[in-house]
Amino acid sequence: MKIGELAKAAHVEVETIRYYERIGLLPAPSRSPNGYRAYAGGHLERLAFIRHCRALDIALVDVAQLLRFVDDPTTDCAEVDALIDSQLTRVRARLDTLQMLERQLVALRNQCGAPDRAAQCGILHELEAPTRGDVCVCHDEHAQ
Amino acid sequence: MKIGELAKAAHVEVETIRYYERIGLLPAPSRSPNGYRAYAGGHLERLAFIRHCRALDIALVDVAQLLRFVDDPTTDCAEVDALIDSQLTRVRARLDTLQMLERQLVALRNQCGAPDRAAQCGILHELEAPTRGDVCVCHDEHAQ
DNA sequence: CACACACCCTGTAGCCACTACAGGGTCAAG
DNA sequence: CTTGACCCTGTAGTGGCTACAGGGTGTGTG
Repeated sequence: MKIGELAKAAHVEVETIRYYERIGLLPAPSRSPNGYRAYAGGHLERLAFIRHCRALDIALVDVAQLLRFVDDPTTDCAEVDALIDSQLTRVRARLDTLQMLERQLVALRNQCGAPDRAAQCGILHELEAPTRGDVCVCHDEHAQ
Repeated sequence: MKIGELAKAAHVEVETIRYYERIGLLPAPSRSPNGYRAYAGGHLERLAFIRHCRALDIALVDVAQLLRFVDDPTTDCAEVDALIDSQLTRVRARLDTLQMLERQLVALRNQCGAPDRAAQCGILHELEAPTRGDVCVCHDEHAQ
C-alpha cells in the first residue's frame, strides 16, 4: 500500500502520515525499490486507532501512551481509565467556558442598536466598557 | 508606567505585551532615558480592550479589525455586527462538537469493566474497534 | 563601596498538530 | 514524448503566546 492509498483508506492527509512517522507515532514502513513507503495492514490499523483517538480530541502524547498499552497488553490499565477521565474533565471544563462565552456573545450582539457609524455602535461601546472601568454585559472578564 | 506595572494593571504577562507590540496590535510607547518602555493611560485602555476581546475568544486579527473601528469612529460598523455573529457561529459549532465528544467519552468510560490488564481493557478494546471495522460506541468518527 | 535582587532590554526558539510549500524523482496512460 | 498524478526530503508557516539566553539598570542592604 502506497502512502496515498493509506491516506485515502484512513481519511487522513498524506502529510499527516509522514508527520506521525517523523514524531515516532507510526512506525516507519519498509520501502519499495523506488523509495516509496510500502505499508502493510498493521499500519492502517494503527493509523485508524490514532485517528479515532484524535476524533476524541486526545492529545498525541496521550495517544502514544495508549499505543504503548496496546503494544504491551500485560500492563496494568488503570492509567487508561485515568487518561480518559482527565480527558473528560478537560472537555467538560471547556464546555462550561464555551457556554459562558456564548451567553456573553449573545449579550454583546444584543447591544447593537442598528446604527451605521462606529461611533454609535453599541457593541464597540460595550467592548470598550472595561477600559473605562464600567461593568460590561459579560460580567466576567476572566473566562477562557 | 513601566511594562511590569502595565502588565499587573491589565492582568497580562510582560511577554504578552511585548508580543502585542511586535505584531502591531499595541502601539510602541515612548522610552525612558534608560531605554525602558514608558506607557500612558491610553495603552492600558487599549490593552484592556484587547484582553476583553480575547476573553471572548476573538482572534487577534479580528481584534485588530475592531481596533480600526475604534480608531476611526466614522466608519460603517455593520462589519462589527458581522464579526460578532461569525464569532457566535464558531462558538456554537464548537459547543456542538464538544457536547458530542463528551457523550462519546462517557460511553467510552463506561466500557471499563474494572479489569487490571490492558489485554482485557474495555476502553482499549473500544478504541481499537474501528481498526477492525466494528461499530464503536462513538458512532461518529468524524467529530472534531 | 560591594553585592544581591528585582526588574528591564533584545532576540530567538519552543509549544501543538498539523499544513503548505520548494525542488526534485517516478511511473503509467495517451 | 509529454502530461499529469503521485512520491520523496526538508523547511517554514499557522496562533497566541511562553520560555529562555545573555545582557543592562535601579534600588536597597551590609
